[in-house]
Amino acid sequence: MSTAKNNKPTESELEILGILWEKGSGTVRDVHEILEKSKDAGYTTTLKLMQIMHEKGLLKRDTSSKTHVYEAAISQESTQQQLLNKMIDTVFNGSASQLVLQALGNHRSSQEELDKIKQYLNEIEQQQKK
Amino acid sequence: MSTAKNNKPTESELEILGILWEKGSGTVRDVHEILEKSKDAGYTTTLKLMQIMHEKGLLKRDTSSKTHVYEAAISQESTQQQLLNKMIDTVFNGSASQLVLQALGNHRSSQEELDKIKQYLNEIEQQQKK
DNA sequence: ATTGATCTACGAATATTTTCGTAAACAAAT
DNA sequence: ATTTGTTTACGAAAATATTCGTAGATCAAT
Repeated sequence: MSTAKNNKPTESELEILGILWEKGSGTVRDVHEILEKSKDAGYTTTLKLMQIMHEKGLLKRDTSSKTHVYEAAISQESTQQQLLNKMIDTVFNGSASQLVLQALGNHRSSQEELDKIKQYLNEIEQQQKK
Repeated sequence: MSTAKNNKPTESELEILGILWEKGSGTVRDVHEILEKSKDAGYTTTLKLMQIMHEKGLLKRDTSSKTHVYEAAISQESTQQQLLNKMIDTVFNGSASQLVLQALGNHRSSQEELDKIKQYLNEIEQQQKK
């Protein structure tokens, strides 16, 4: 396994990953500018973090021009799943649906999204009937 | 607010909280024995952790007998909600339903649980129609 | 009342994560 | 060619979290 997703991201690293997943790719400055809105850290802090993440294999980067361009090296979905699993395990007594109920409870979702969820539930039920 | 839930639990602290939420209450040894199954740390480590958590206001304890009995001082639900919110924010592009879909996807749920979720979805829809 | 087992308290060592200062490279504008 | 601004690289400080050794208290059994 050379595609080292070996290391699990820290709190700060997750924030950066989140930004890059959304943007697709970006420079340190791009990321830092977004990060600044919700956090309060210097530019070199963000830089260092992203360098470390690159070493760990969490980010890819293009160094062909002076200003490097980064992008996530691990998939958003697999990371989400890992985090969810741990969370369900430690905090939701192992019950995924307990988590689902809690998540639906406090967040307002659009009708469209609700429909998507319903449809998905139906699919799951169909599968389980077999 | 004197009931200081000021400090947010660390990773290790969450594991302990999870155990105590499930058990209701327990001694250091109780908790340690469960923890040992999935982790690998000495008894005094668990002890120290729980003492710190008590200082932080994360745990209550009964010291009336030699062997102290601990229980969680913060509610499972509010903690779940906090963690969910952060997770949705940083890793799920702010979309709760994206999280829900992902959670439903990889975890097998019982028919009963699925019904509960469906029912809940209907309730939400009713509310939003107004 | 001595031994042995178990507990708490405490302090400090380790490990990990986060932060930032400083220097050197580079490019654009004066 | 010097200044100005922006970048990376590097190292190390600072902050946090985790781990554990050791000492003293307590209790039960010998």
